[in-house]
Amino acid sequence: MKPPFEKNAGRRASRPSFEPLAPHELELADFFVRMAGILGVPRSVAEIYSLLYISLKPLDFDQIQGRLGMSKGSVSQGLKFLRDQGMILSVKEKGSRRELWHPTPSLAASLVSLLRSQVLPALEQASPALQRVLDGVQSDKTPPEVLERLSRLKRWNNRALELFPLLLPPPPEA
Amino acid sequence: MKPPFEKNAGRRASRPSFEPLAPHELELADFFVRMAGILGVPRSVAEIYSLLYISLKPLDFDQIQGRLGMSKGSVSQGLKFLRDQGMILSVKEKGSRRELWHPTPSLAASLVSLLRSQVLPALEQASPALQRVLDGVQSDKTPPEVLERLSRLKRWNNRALELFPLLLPPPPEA
DNA sequence: GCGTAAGTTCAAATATTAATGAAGATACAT
DNA sequence: ATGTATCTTCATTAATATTTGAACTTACGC
Repeated sequence: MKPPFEKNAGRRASRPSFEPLAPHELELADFFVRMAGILGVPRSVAEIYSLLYISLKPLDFDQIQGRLGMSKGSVSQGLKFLRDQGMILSVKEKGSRRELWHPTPSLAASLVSLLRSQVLPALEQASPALQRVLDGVQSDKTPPEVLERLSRLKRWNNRALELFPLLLPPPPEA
Repeated sequence: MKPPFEKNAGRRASRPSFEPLAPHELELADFFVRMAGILGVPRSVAEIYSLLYISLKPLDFDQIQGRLGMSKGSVSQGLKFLRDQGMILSVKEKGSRRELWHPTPSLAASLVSLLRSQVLPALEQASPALQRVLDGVQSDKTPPEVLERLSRLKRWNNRALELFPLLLPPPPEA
């Protein structure tokens, strides 16, 4: 097994008639792709975010597709993901249906939202499961050391569940 | 795209002549597999760790392979990973070459080591890269808002790099 | 209202990652 | 010293995840 999280560095070519990414834009894309990799977010999503992040003004669907040389489907799904995570916002020019995308002001808040969506469900599901594990070991046959291991795990999980909303407050709902 | 981090819940069958996993053992395995998934660690590795974690006494290679119904290669690589991360230790019974594996006492320390190995390299590589990005944008053409975004990113990265060793001290070397 | 710009969906194709197993290395008990 | 138990390696196969693109939907500008 390789150490996890290494992804290859395959690159797309921008479509003709769109400016290919400049070196510093590629570099930023690499950065975001790497970071996204740690969180299990696909490269296409990271590339889109990166492009919006470094762009002088909001970009529309076609510009994103064109400059990244990416399929329509990927752009659509990538934008959906970023939108759902609250990481990007759109504006419209009047007289056009086109949406123009740009990053939300706070990257920090975006990351928090991502983390929430990833780890909170895991923590929540774990709590009763760990209780069932504890119920499952016969305490007469199980050495105290193992019992201790397991209940420590449960305590941690509970603590994490308590702490989580404090550290990463849920976004205010509409 | 599915929300990241969902892995399927496929299960192995234990090899004949080895006790299959009991329900509470399966439950703990699910927990560890889930958590490992968040960090991009493969399920086979999580299963091995989980089995050692709940076992009454240290297990040898064959017991691990047998109870999990896993290939030799996977057991070998999984143990290597866990060993390298400092998450498991071995003892030997005298008169046998066999190693008996058990989890290291501190799961916390183990997780810290895992995190280190995952995010520290990314942070380190990012630092000069982000500087190059900043050098790459022509500050005359780039709106102040974008410049601000980019330098904030760099500041964060630097801060994270400073903080990291404080939060997660490196293991004392031999 | 209607034509079409603008975007979405999803089944199929590709790319990536993990698991397997047979052949090879190692070192210890004898 | 040697035979073999014990483990490792790695090319192959299997499983998953991501991307593509063509068919479909939607809703706006006219």
